Amino acid sequence: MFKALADPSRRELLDRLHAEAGQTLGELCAGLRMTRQAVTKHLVLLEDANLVASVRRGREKLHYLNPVPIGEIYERWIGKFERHRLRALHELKKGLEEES
Amino acid sequence: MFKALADPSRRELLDRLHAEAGQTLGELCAGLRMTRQAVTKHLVLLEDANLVASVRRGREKLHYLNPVPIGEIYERWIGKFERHRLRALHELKKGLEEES
DNA sequence: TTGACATGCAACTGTTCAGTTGCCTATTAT
DNA sequence: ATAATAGGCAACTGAACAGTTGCATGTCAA
Repeated sequence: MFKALADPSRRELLDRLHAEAGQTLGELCAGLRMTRQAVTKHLVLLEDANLVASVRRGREKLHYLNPVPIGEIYERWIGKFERHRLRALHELKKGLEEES
Repeated sequence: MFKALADPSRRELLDRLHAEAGQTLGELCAGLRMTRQAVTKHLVLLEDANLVASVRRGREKLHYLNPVPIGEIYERWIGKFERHRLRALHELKKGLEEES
């Protein structure tokens, strides 16, 4: 999941799917300086990470952004860290003062 | 930043720093089946990604979790996607119905 | 000062991974 | 039926990267 988000190409695919849902593979390829097969591989990773859902319609494959797991980042990391945000910054400041 | 979060070892380091701030390199190494140098490399990446701040105190180096950039994920991705969450799910459902 | 401790730097290795090329399958339209 | 379209599969290449080993630097304590 984090690995899936690590690649710029995949983030761009997510952005494109966010801009317009239900795009086919060919549509997603248009404008990208990448082979269709490369895009396919990225989409496979994104689907494995549950970030994208796909539906076959005839010979086409429609792709949809799944916002749920991204929301889970918030639950797992942000909430967790934000809770201690001020405290951590305070500790950092204190550490810097001890240094000088 | 996303790349920095992509590695499990680095996420564990973040968890450890979250559990206890201001740990030295040696403390962070304890219990990890990894060389000290490997941990150093991870910490360099985390610092480059601005996820960790470090302070030298004598011969030791203290490490602190920086929660700010993780908060920015929320601003950039979660908010962006959550805003359209229900809509995207609706689109997905509609696509599935067209399929059947 | 000298030894022990905490960290930094550099070269090397094996693996993972992004992207390509080439070919195959399935569906639509004429 | 057949040609064009949309996508899938597999092998290969090159680069990035995680982790290692070996040595060097700097700092504390006796």
